[in-house]
Order: sequence, then structure tokens, then C-alpha cells
Amino acid sequence: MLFMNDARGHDDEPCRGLHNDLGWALGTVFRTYAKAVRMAFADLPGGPRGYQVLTAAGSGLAGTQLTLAAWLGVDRTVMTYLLDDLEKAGVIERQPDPADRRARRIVLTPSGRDLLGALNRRLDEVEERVLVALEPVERATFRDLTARLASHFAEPSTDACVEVAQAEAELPPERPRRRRRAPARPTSR
Amino acid sequence: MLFMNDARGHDDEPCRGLHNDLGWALGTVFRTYAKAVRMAFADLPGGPRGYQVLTAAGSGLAGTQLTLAAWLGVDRTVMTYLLDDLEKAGVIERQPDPADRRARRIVLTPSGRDLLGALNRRLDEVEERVLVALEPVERATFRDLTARLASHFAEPSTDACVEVAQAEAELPPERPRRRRRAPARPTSR
DNA sequence: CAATATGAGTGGTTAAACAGAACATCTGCA
DNA sequence: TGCAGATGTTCTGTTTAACCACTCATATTG
Repeated sequence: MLFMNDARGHDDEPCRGLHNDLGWALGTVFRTYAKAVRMAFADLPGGPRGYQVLTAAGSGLAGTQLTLAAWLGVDRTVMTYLLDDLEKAGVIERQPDPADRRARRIVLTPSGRDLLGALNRRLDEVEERVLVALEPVERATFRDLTARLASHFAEPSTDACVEVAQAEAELPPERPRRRRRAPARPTSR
Repeated sequence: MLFMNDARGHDDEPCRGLHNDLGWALGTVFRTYAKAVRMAFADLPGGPRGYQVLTAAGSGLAGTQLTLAAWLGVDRTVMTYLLDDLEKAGVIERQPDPADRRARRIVLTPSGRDLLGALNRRLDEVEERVLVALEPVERATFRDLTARLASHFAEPSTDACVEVAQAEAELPPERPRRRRRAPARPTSR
């Protein structure tokens, strides 16, 4: 077993390399996956997020646009443009919610349903390629563990955001966050 | 076992929900992790990426800035500002490479080494919180699988970019990518 | 010694994220 | 009933960060 040291080495040993870094690994996997899916869904208006909207709409459990946006981790204002594009492409429809005239219900059109089936087939191939480094059993395990982690964060009952936000209270200092270095340009080196 | 259907259902069944979606799960986990680490490293100039630079520099296997940028998945021009900030903070130094006067070697300063130790301790707590939904054994498994996936993509020998890029050849169509809907504003509803 | 490639830095452009307000509607309460 | 506040959606403007083309210095190759 390679990385079973949860407390990864001793504190006075800062030389561990990036291979042990969960953050680097997660970022690399996510970036690679996102890039592959982005290319596979290049013809879909919203790209990968458009697919996720379609999936949510197809499952019928897409609530308001607000909850959908929170579910997908995007800003609510972004959801407006995303749905605009998808509606313009004719794959979804904004239907007025009979119970709340403010809200809209996102539903799949027939052509959107067909498209979603094709996209699912594409996605299977892409994921197959991304997970090629793992054995079939390991792929299932990876899917299971990732899904369980995500579900834990997404469920409002556990309210995982609070847990994570605890770190915020521990470290309130300000970050200046400047950009664009001073226009000085020594050119000498 | 929850998600062991690699070919996730039948193609004519587009209603699966997002919980089965690896993309959604990966994105949610990555977003949560990134947010937690971003808060924990708010006082570090580059945030999480600054930490990764420090880790790479501490492990001594930080090659040129270019390879480091590719390793971290950022643009090379971004690396310039990132290193500027870290150097200004006094945690790293750009030393001229004796073998190649164009390149610079990124090395940790003593204070940077101390800081990295403290950051590692912080990171352990944060990751503990993020992985709280899994049993200890499962956490190790998740780390292992993620690291193996990432290593497979990062190693230039396997050249995983080529594998993923195959999808590009399959789908060359152009994506218009407009933004900002037309200024029309019916206001009528 | 030319010709080309590579590492680093700079400036400008552009797209995505973000915050705020406007508007319509719903809910709770007196 | 009527009012005060909350919520859902959209629009506008601002800020942030990624991206592209170019320059400069140095290596490498023939």
C-alpha cells in the first residue's frame, strides 16, 4: 500500500513530493476528466454543465433554478445564460411552476431526451478512457467512494459546509490579492 | 454496492439522476476540497497553488518553471506572478540554474521550509475534515486510487494526453461560444 | 556561425465569476 | 386584509483570472 499514512510523515519533514499530495492528485484527475468531457461535449451549448442540467432535468428532480445552480456549484446568474442556450438549442424548456409563479420548472423536450441518451453513450466511452489506469473492480470502488464523499457534502442534512467552514474561523487574516506586478521593467539580469 | 454498473443502465434510459454521475461527484468533491484548502491557505500568497509550489520546491524535484507549471496545470505566464509573490514573501528563491542560464531553479528558503511544515500540519486537519465521510481504510483507498489515476496522467511515458485527445479527433465541430444575451429586454411577462 | 528551439517575462485581450439591484411573487403575521 | 420580509429570476456592471502573441536571452543543432 502506497499512501496509507494518513498523517503523511513527520511534521519536520517537509520534503514529500507532490505524488503524496491528495490535492495535486485530485486536481490532476479532475482537470483531465473535465478536459476530456469538455471535448466530448463541445457541441453541446453548455458543455459538461449543460449535460448535467440535462441529466437533472431528465431525472425530474430538478427543483428551482436556484437549487439546481447550487447543486451544480455555479452562480445563479450563470444558470440563466446556461438555460438560455439550452432552451435556444431546443433540448429543454422553462415551464412555469403551477405552485409558484416565480419559479420555473426545467423539463426535457423530446429531442433533449434523445440527445441525453446519445450523450450518455459518449460519456461512457470517455470515462472508460479516463479510468483506464484502474482495474474494473477499482473503478467501481473509485466511483463508489467519490459518490459517497460528494453525497455527504451535497446533503443539506449533514450540512457539510459548516464543517468545512470551521477552517474559516481559525484563519480570518486578510489576503491582499494584488495582481499585475508593478510596471517596472528592469530588463537587466 | 451502489454504482457498480460501469455501463450505467441502458441507453434508452436517460433518467439516472446526478448521484450516479461521476462528473458531478468528482466536481463536487474537488470543489469542496479546493474551497476548504483555499480557506486554510488564505494567508499564503498563492493559496493552494502556492503550497504546491512549496511542496515541489521542498522535494527538490522542481525542474524548470515551465515543467512546474505543466505539472500544476497552470499557464506558464501565471507561474511568473505566482513565483513573484512567493519570492516577495521570502519563502522561495529563484536561483540561476548553473547548467542552463535561461532557466531558474526554485528552492525553498529556511523560512519557507518552516512554513511548509506548518502548512502540512494544517492540511492534515483539512483533509481529515473533507474525508470524514469515509472510514479510515477507505480514505487510504481513495488516496491510493486517486494518486494512481493522477500519476498515470502525469507520467509522460504513458502520454495519457494522447489517449484523452483521441476524443478530440472524433468531434472536431466548432463551438460558437457566445456570451451576453442580446440586449433585448421584453420585461413583459 | 547561422538557424532554430526553448525558458522566462511582458502587455493586452477576453471570457468567466461575482456582487448588486430591479422586479415579481410568495409567506408569515398582526 | 394589508404589510413586511423572504425568495426566484433576470439584468447590469465590475473584478478576477486564463489565454495569446510578442520580446529577450540563451542552448542546441547542423
